Parts: sequence; structure tokens; C-alpha cells
Amino acid sequence: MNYQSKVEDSEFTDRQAQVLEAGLALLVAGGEKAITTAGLARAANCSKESLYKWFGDREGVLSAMIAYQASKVRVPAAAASANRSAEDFRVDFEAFGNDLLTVLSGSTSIALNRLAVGQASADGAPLGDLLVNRGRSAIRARAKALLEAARRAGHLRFDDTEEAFETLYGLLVRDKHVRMLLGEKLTSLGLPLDQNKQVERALDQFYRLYGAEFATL
Amino acid sequence: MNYQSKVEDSEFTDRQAQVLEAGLALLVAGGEKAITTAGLARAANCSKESLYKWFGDREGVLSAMIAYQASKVRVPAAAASANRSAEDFRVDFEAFGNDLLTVLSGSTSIALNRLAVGQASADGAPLGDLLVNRGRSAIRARAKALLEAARRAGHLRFDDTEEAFETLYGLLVRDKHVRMLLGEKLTSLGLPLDQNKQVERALDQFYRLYGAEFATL
DNA sequence: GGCGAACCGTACCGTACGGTACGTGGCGGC
DNA sequence: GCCGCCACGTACCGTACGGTACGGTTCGCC
Repeated sequence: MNYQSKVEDSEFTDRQAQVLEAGLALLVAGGEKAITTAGLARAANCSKESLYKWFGDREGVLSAMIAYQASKVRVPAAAASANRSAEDFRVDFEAFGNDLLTVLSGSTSIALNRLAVGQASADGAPLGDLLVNRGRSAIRARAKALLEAARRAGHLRFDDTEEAFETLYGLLVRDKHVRMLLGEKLTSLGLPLDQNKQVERALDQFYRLYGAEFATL
Repeated sequence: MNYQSKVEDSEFTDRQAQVLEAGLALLVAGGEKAITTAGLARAANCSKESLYKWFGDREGVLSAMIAYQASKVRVPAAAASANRSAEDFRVDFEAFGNDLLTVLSGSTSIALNRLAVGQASADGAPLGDLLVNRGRSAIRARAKALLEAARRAGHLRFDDTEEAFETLYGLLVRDKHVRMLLGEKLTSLGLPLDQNKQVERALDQFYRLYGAEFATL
């Protein structure tokens, strides 16, 4: 399939990017069912024939949408300045937590995750993998860099970075992500109003588990 | 709609239960797309006409499947014996954690959650609500009873039961649930082999946050 | 034994949608 | 200025599926 190469190197022409953007808009608005080849062609002012030429088939369009969105994720390189105080790190972690919750509760993120979940059941889809291994690994990279910098600075104590990250993630996200995917209104989860408060609480707990001033293990 | 009443009182005849069971099997095997009215009728050896008579339409069938599965959930009443030791509670919490992870990673749970996620995007579906407010609230009730019993016995310390529950849930589940929904293989999550170990670790952390022998707040 | 209700199986209809083919209109190369 | 390329738009096809109608069969009830 020639469209596969398009997906793998995740390089899209401007026109294709426009089409995928329109597809994302449709997806956010109406879910996967809203992505019909005719509908997408109309919304993007392109022809169905072009869709099939570029992406192979409908499935290819969906994959491309995920790959495209994933390609937009950029890891904000952590400022690696030395001699950072505990306060500095706390601020960084708060920023991270807020970013994480903001991203996860974003409408495109929700829509895309729902799409990937739906595809996961159907075929033996590398679709959820794509989503998880791009978006998530970006998040994880940022968090791990932060965690290890804080450890080097003597503010955190842990052996297994992965484990520490998972704990941080669990404390921050809890089951909010799943509940949002299930359609629960953000307001009933205290978002975005209480987001800061929730992040604070999660970090308080995280620091009590991994902070250097507490005995670990 | 007459099928609505069926859903609400969640009472199904034996025959209907058989049909819904067949539907669950189809759902587990092939996802929502695999539930076609003709296919379900064939799999359940019933007529399409009966399907429409009982459940109204395809959507009604899906709702009924969720309601039916939810109706099977029973909360194992916590043994409320007094004078239980910290060890006893620890055992209970371990059982709870293992049950939780076992349920969430079960194939029917995964399939049903995927279904609900898919529906959440389409209509203004009370479908995910159903799932969340049945299965989840059952889990939550059990956990909260356990938490408060442990608090009364002086083994845990917290003000807000809901907050404690969320923390426990977050530490136990982390992002495993979402990743399973996205199709990640259980083995890559260390399930079910490392499940006990993961529960232990989560509970260690939870006790360090809420255990009575540690200062809280 | 006769009757009606419930249900099965099947055949049928309408439609929506994935996928393909064709005609048309810009646009860069010669 | 002519030509080939690419993409747009549209019209078209086949099919799969939701939903309905109908004849036949079983079963309980009088």
C-alpha cells in the first residue's frame, strides 16, 4: 500500500494537512461516525478520488489523522540549568501536571483517543499504539527528564524512573481520563476550575512518596 | 419507547438474557461493529423481529447489553466484624486491588468500556453514564466501606473519603485502564503475572499517604 | 382439539456509505 | 500557445446493514 509510506514518515503535503485538519474537526464534532469519505471530501473541498489516492482507503485516512496529530506534538525541552531550587522544580512539576491535564481534557485529544479505542477492538490495530507511543511517550519523556533532573539535584529520591513516573501519572490523572472518554462532563470532574488545586494535591502526595526529605522505602 | 422500561428496571426475561449474553460474546469477539441485528439474531437463534420488539432498535440492544451486564455486578458486602487488625485490613485491600485489576482487565469489561466510549462521542449518550454509575459505583461503594471501616479501626487517617478513594484508585490503576482500552497487550502491562506485585506496591504507597502510623497533612 | 400469543426464519425494502470512473479546470513546462 | 499533470466535483456502482412484513411452528390455555 503506497499510503503506508505516507503514514510512516509522517510527512504530509500542505494540502493533505489541510484535509487531515478538516478531518480532525469533523472527528471532534461528531466522532468517528462523522468521518465519511464524502463528508470529509466536502468539508475539505477536495475530491474523494484524492482521498483514496493519498490515503488508500478510509482506514488510511484515520491512521493518517492520528499520525498527523501525533506529528504536531513537540517535547518542550526541559531547561537543564543546574543549581535549581526545590521551588523551581515544584513549579516545573506543577506546569507539567497542568499541561498534562489540559492536554488530556482537550477536545481533540478526547476525540482522537475515542477513535483509537474504537479501532482497537476492530482490527489488530497499530492505531492505539501510534497514539500511545507518540503522545504518551512525549509526555513521558518530558516527565522523566524532569524527574531525573530533580533527583540529580537531590530533591527527589527513587530508584526506578519508570515507576516514579507511573506514580506521578496515576496521582495526577487518576481515573479522570477514562471518565472523560466515557463522556462525563468536565465540570463534574472539577475541570478546569479546580485543576490547579488537583495538581497541587497530587504533587503534595507525590512529594510525600518521593521527596528527599522523607524516608523512601 | 417500551424498551426503555425494560432498560430502566433492568429486568430481562431468560430468553432476553440469553440474547444479551450472545451479544456480549459478539462484542468481545469483534467490537461494536460485530453487533449487527442480523448477526445477533443468528448468533442467538432468535428473530430480528423479536430483537426489535424487545429492545426497540439497535441502540436499545446496546443499552440493554450494558444494563444487563451492570445488573450482574454485585457488591460483596464487606465483612463488618469489629476488632480487625491492620493485617486483616491489608488483606482486604489487597483483595480489593486484585479484584479491581482483574475486573478492569477482563475481556467483557474492556469490550463494554470500548463500546461506551464509542457511543459517548456520537449521541448525548447516557450510555457511558450507565456503565460508570453501575460498575464504578459498585467498586466505589466497596472501597469506601473498606476505607471507612479501616479508619474507624484506627488504621487509616483521612478527612475526605472520596479523595482517599480516588488516590487509592489512581495508585492501583494508574493508566493501565486507558492503555488496555487502547489495545495494549496485557502482558506488556505486566498483567496478570505481576498483578500482585503491583497491588502491593500501590498499597505500600497508599499506606504511606494515609496510614495512621504516618503523619497525614 | 381449537385458539391465540409468542417467536423463529426468511425474504424484502430503503438507504447510507465505501470505493471507482469520468469529465472539467487550473497550472507549470516546452 | 499547446500539452500533460493534478486535483476538484459529480455521478455512479455494489454492498452491507437497519428496519419491516409475513408465513410457519411451538406452546400454553380454555
